[in-house]
Amino acid sequence: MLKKSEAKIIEAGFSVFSANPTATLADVAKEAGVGRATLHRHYAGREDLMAALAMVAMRELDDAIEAATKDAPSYTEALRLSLEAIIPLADRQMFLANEPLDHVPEVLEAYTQQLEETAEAVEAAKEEGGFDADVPTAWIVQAIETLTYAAWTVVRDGDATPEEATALAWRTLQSGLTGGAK
Amino acid sequence: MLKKSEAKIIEAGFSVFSANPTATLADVAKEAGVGRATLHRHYAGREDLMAALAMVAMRELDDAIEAATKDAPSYTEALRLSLEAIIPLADRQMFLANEPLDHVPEVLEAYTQQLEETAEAVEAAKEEGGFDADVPTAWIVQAIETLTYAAWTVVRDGDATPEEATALAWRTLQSGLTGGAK
DNA sequence: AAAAAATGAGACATCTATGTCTCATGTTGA
DNA sequence: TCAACATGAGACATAGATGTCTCATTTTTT
Repeated sequence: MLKKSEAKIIEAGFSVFSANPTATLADVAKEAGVGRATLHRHYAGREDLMAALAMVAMRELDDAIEAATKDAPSYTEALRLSLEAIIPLADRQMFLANEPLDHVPEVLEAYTQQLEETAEAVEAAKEEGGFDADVPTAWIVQAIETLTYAAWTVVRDGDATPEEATALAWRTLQSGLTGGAK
Repeated sequence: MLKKSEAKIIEAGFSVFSANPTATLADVAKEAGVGRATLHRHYAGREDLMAALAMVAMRELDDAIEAATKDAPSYTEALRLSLEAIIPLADRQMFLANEPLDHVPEVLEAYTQQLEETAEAVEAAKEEGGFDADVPTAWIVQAIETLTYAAWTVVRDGDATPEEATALAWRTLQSGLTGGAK
């Protein structure tokens, strides 16, 4: 469980780094309403803070997906619901995608596990007929990730509502964008 | 036309920044076999160098697309050929995607124009029946971009050849990944 | 060959983010 | 209430990247 100051710092981190990925630790401390020294007391440096943010982010993702897919009637539908559930979180987390976190074993392990879980869900969906079994799972996972990113960007740019973007991404994934597909 | 030193610096920039986006200007100068002062004589600072790299990258993209689509029988096929042509360039250019270049009007304008050209190509493909006219062009453009990125990543990770990745990305875009689609 | 231009190497100053430390103040819990 | 603990503010030191300048040397041009 996070202490009071830690919670404020983490929240400020999401907010500040989302607006500016190269923001200073001083910026984060200020936004958190906390002294710079206090930030250092809880997180040794930038890397530690980023790693902590990543761990929180992944937990948030896990929770959101868990909640969204609780009553899913199928693995395929669960993947669609997951995609939908992720969009609202993307705004505060997307900056982490461009951070070099490979050096932190804890983060790397958690990330790898999340990818594996997605891969397993895709495999299960394949067996249901939700995806073509001849298409490599690695590609489907990658396509899901990048189309989620695409959905987030169009929402961010005001070109679509989260619902519209989710629908477009899912349609693309399932049946493509050729005329006639539905 | 680029002078001798400039060409070496630009090439080193692509190489060094691809490997490490936070590399130093000193690193670039060293890789270019050029003095640090010389680099500064041609490019005032990091931003200038990045902007120059971006301009070169976009010209390379333009040229590659131009060459690849010269004899394309349709706008739709031209888009597929473009996607294929971009993959080999992605390795050296992808780092630019995470650089904040919005502040350089020249770059911003060129980038905007490239997006517009893609949008026009998509509109034309729509009229051919290559894409569903009911799907927003903005989404199709975004989907093309992100699936191109996805294709690059699987190639980079050794999970597919460029040809395989291109085929998967194009299939996804056209008919999705549901079983039965071809 | 002579003049002009470009370069390399290095010294130098600067700036900024970072990390550490201290001490007075405030907060919490026993 | 009192003691243990956390915090804020600021001073301080450091490290790394950046930008500038000089001067001898090399390269290019005329």
